Amino acid sequence: MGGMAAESAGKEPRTDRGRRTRRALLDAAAAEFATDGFHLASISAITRRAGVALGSFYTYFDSKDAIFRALVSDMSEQVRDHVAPAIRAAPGGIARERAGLESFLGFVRQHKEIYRIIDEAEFVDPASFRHHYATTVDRIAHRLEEAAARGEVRADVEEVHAWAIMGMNVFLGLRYGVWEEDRSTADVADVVADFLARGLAG
Amino acid sequence: MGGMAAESAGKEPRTDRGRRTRRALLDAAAAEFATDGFHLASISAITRRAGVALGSFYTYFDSKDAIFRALVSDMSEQVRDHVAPAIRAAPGGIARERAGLESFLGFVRQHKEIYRIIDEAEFVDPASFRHHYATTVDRIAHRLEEAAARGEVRADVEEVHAWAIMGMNVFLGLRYGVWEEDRSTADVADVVADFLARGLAG
Amino acid sequence: MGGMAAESAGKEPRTDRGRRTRRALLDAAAAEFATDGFHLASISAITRRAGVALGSFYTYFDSKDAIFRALVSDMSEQVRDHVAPAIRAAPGGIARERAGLESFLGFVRQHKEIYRIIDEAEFVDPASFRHHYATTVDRIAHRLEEAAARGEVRADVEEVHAWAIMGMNVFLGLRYGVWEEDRSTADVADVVADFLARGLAG
Amino acid sequence: MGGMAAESAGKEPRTDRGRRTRRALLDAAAAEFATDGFHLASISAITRRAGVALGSFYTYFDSKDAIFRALVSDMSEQVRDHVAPAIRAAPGGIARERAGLESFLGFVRQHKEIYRIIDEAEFVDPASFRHHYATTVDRIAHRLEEAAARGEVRADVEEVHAWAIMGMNVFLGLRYGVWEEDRSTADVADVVADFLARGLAG
DNA sequence: AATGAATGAGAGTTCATTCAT
DNA sequence: TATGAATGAACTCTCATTCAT
Repeated sequence: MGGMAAESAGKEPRTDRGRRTRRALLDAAAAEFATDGFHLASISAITRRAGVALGSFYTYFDSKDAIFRALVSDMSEQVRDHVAPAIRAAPGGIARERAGLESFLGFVRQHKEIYRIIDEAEFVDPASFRHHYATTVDRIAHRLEEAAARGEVRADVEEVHAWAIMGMNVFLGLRYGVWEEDRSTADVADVVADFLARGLAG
Repeated sequence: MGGMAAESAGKEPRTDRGRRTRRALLDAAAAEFATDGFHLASISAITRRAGVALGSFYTYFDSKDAIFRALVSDMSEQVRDHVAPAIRAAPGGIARERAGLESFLGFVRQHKEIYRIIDEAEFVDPASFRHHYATTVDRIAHRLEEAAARGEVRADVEEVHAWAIMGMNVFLGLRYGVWEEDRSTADVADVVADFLARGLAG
Repeated sequence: MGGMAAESAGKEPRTDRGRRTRRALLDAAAAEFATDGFHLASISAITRRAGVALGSFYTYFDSKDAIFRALVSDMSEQVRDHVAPAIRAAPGGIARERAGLESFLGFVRQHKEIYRIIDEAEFVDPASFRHHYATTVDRIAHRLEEAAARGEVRADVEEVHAWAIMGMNVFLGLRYGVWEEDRSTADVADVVADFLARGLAG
Repeated sequence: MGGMAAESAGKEPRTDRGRRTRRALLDAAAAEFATDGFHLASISAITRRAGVALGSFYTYFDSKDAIFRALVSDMSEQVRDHVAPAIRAAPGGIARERAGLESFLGFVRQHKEIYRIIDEAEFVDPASFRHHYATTVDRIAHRLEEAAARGEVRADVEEVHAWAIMGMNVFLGLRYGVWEEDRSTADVADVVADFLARGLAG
């Protein structure tokens, strides 16, 4: 989930006022894209929500695509920054995957818009969509290898397991994070941890 | 991946010529939506590809939304009809999940457009998007309950496991069905079956 | 002044109604471009004048540039078609140049917009601008060579004379055709013919 | 090519720094207008090229139109100042016209942008366009009258001849000054002088 | 049942000009 | 005098939908 979009040249604000305006536009865009999706969201709706004039949009972004990419990059970084410390704090092996999932569920509940934005990237900016999931899987696979090396999980863990785990996490986030909150995050994480512990036992 | 309401799918043709035209429009729409996504695909591109006049579109469908819904319904039914027999033919328990995944991977490789179409439903027709995944999970959960009743898997299987399995399947389909075919479907299904067998052992 | 713009594909009207609409747009565009120039003339003003909806413009032309090129081509052909018979009817030598100028002055008085449209091509479509003048000069040079071969003018006529004659004609058209009509076309043509006769005498 | 009203040319700078900034803006504008034409050239491109802030433009010019008029005036004066001494140095009659043309061709080769700027005035500021050519013709006509009075050319020279000569010069400048330099200025001027000498012989 | 011209609301984007600092 | 952010009207172009034939 790394930042993939280089900022377009000559659009960086040079004053404080400029930085405030740019931030307001990004926040407004997140809200509009989440509600309406990329194509239905209009720049004029974004600027209206941000409280700036239509033309001011182009002081900070080259196009509708550009602000979308900036946003995907923004959100990717936010998830990673939220989840990473929880994982590091866990002792190792399955505990790390459990911590990652629980932390992810917590993040999703506070940022329900993330699904619509990342998913829409599949259509608006396929490269960043693939990159987002590819790096996420890489991190999972890396952790599994380390755990295997320490004998905490079976030695034959491989890429298929990493994709399976990511898929689980994404859909559990959708179901128990975005759609309904009828189970606690700890509860869901416990069930999965138990499942993983057996499935990956050495 | 359940079928949407059939009555909303358009105006039923009365003649053979009409049925051919309607089918041509659906096929053209599948191709256009897969390539460009819902919003970028235009009715005129669909009719051009189908080889009919622009105005004829409205003889068969009420709107762009309507043909999209008809298409999602179409594809949902196709997957189900492809996967269901494979599952029924499997002896039971984990073997059924294995058969379902392998069959699904095979279908996806021949219908790579399915991801873009179903995913876009999240934005175009959220109800059908939720319905699609909800019914899929229901079927998985139902099979798990039966397997538990027969003592083939642990007794405490529950909804969380069903969502986890669906998430795995969806992302494995994306990775090993759509993006790359560097592993055989049997191979991927074996890894997952082994993983499930341990994770869900009684 | 040859037709230089190939018609864009798929925009040719297929019905009579379509042909009428296309013609109305071309006429309206000639009027608007003459009054306001290319950049100030707006497509909405053109369609308003033509009495059709804004969107109908794009049924017949791909862009503002496209209708402009179609128009330059149209006008180039009109001048040529108007002037050519007058020249052919003249006995030869200087008489042909005299007939060409007089006929040109007559045309210009009825199509004062031609100057603004051809001149603006320098900015909008430089290739057609150069082509317009290059072919005009070619025709003059060709006539001079023939006249020289027949001994009607001096043997050393050359390209410089052709450019000089075209320049004269263009500016006399501007002054005595577009700006003011205080001299008869015959009168102006007589003065020039006498001047040429001496200047090019064998 | 007469000077426009000086007072409309902008706000006179009071300091040296101001004068330098104003000059930089004029030079940048000449380059931008020549490349893109009036409407496509933007104030922000001009200020960027001049190396000053966008807002500073309005310290020196009231509008985009204003700087354009200042520029036309500037260029008109430059041509006149370049050509006039060459004409004065010539002995009289046809020699003066020859000197005027050769000097003009030389100027044009070093200032190819002059055509695009003066020609565009037809659309941006028609008054200055007419004024430019009217005064040029006046000077030619005046010289012809003097030459006639001295018996150097025929007695019946008149306005039509003056317009013809100006037209010749303008197009010869375009062809042998701007578009290609495949003939020396002296060569072209010689051909024309010979042509004029005969055409206007007393 | 089929055609394709017509419609017009609405989109993204540009840019001359203003203004607070 | 210089800066650059802010403004908003105006533009070109798209396209789902309607309708006369």
